[in-house]
Amino acid sequence: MHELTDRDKSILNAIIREYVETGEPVGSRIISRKYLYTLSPATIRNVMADLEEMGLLYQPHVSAGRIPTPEGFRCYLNGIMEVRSLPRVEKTMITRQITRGSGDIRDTLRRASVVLSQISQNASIIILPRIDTFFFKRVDFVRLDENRIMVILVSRAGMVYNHIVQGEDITQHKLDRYANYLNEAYKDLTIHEMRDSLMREMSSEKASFDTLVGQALDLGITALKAVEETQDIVIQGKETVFNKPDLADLDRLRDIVNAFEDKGRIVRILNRVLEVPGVSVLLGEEMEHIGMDNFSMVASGYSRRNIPVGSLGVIGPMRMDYSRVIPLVGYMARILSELLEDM
Amino acid sequence: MHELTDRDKSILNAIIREYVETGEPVGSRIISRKYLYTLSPATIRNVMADLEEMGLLYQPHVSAGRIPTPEGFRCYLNGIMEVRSLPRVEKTMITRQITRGSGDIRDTLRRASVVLSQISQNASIIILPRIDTFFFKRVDFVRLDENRIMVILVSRAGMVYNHIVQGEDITQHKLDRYANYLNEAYKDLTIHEMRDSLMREMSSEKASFDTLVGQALDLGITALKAVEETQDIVIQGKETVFNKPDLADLDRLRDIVNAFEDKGRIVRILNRVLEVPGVSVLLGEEMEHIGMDNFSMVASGYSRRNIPVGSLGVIGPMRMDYSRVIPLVGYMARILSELLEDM
DNA sequence: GTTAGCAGACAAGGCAGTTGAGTGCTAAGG
DNA sequence: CCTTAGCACTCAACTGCCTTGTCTGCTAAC
Repeated sequence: MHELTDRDKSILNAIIREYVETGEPVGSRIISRKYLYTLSPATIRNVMADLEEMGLLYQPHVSAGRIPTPEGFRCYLNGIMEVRSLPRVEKTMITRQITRGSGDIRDTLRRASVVLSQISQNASIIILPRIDTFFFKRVDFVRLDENRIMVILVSRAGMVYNHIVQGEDITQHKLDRYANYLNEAYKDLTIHEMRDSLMREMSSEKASFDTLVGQALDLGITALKAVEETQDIVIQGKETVFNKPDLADLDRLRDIVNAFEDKGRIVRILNRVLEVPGVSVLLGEEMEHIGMDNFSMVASGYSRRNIPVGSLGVIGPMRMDYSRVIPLVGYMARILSELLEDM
Repeated sequence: MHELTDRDKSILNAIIREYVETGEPVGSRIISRKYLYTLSPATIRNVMADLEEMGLLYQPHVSAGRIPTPEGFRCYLNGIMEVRSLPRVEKTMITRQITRGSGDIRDTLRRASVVLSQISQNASIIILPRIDTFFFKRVDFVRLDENRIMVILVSRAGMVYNHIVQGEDITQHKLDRYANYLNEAYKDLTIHEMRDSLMREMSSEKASFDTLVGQALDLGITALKAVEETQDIVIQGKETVFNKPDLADLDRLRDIVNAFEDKGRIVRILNRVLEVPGVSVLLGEEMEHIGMDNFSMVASGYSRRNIPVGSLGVIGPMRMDYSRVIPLVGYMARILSELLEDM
């Protein structure tokens, strides 16, 4: 397979731009008239035939125009597309929405998700940081009844996690002392570090399980184990996607609705993005996996102190205006990372 | 308009049962053959014409069978339908699922919702009790930074509510003392009562705003105000509805998807059910309100110690098997009420 | 009051013809 | 050698027409 010539590229570019706008198969004439009037339709047809052979375009049927394949989009993304910078209006819109409100981090991220969806006109997804990536602020144990203890964990950023532990009966007074001990002893660690530290100390302290410290450690470990499994996710603006003309087919609409319901899959795919620096675009097979053929996702991890803690993305039909959405997602990831920096 | 004769009723009954089963307009012949073979189709046609005149049936077009109108269903529900009792299997299924798990009430209600949806083969909705209907167990104040204090409220049943309050800088030590005071002073009240009590005491204590008690009261009131606005809702099994053949029309499917997204409306309509004793069935205009024409909702409030605290329901196409779903919803409401009794 | 029979309505499905958009190929022109 | 005009061909989508099957309303007879 040859490299693409400049002319090939400009034609592919035009086709994709037209397709993104209309959603219809695009023919040679329109390209000639609307984009590249120095070239005749016939010439463009020849190039199109080449591009099709390379697998970048396809025809839904022989007498129709061409539609870019996932490979076509991929190729467009890798070099042809020119990324616009994010308009000032949108930047201010983002910062305003994010800095509003009470400072509850779940709330902030929910608002971020709303903005992301509004600007991109697609659905947006944010995976919240797992609480164990945050700094430990405080733990509380509350005795609910003879065999249930509630553990409440607060991070410095104001994220709360609570969990009920089944166990033996311990008086509230003792529980308070355990909590006090942990609160003093594990200041300024992340919750993850705290857990490691607890484990270490536990094994060295093993003999003295009956001491206050030993029991506090035990309860702390039980509580933190449960933390690891929870993963919170926010999806906003599904309806913008459902209402797009792309889903004019009943079964496809059903598929997409169902795919959104099954959050686990989306989380899994977003988690893979976490480690990749910068903005990733997932399309083609990667999306078919989760039952969303012809859809794509623009996603990025965000981090605190350069450690990735969560990810966010925009999901919509493959014909998305990537030149707008990519910088949007990138900017949002940066802003959130900055926001988390000092938490 | 006359009363319905027994024969009218049995014909309406047959039409509704047939329609619930097939979803298609039902003609006179089928009724004659399958349900009431002592009557000829012609006779049934005559009765059907009468029922149509009364507004209980309608024809989608002149040469089609009849479909029950919302009024037809209403009429069926008020006297014709015979409510079956809930099969033993389903009862045990419900209790097993509900008594499983950690005892976290949110979790329990989520599982209840899943069961409700599975058995009814429709979407289910549960509005969680507002936390202020629960018994106060404990409050905690955590100083996050100079101007943010986190309030954590725990109910005796193990429901947690947290909220960030913006305010002046108070040391953690003082906050602990405030919390201790409140925890001691307001034992064994519901959170709602606690709030009233705080207010009363506040106005009598007005002068001494600088005292520990005064400040504790102030913080408590601020925190409890925010509680009032939150309303938690769980929806499960939307996909069972989306996949029903009733939604063979693209626009209708879109409408329903959108209606589910807009939870506020559903909450509002469910809240109206709260005060009504027993199981209510909403159909017709009440559902059109929330963009769900041709759908209906079987709902019931549930209570603790005879005070209604939340509601639950099943949403699906109007052609629902009410004789199964109504006892199901009723049973579930009773079980949840019992469960809450001792919390 | 009930029923048989008949005419009329109409959605749904199959079929043929038309239209229009778009292609591939070929041969001529720069 | 690249580009382009022209032409034949393909095919989806639309249209109108016809047939079929179902169901009704009406009327006259039982």
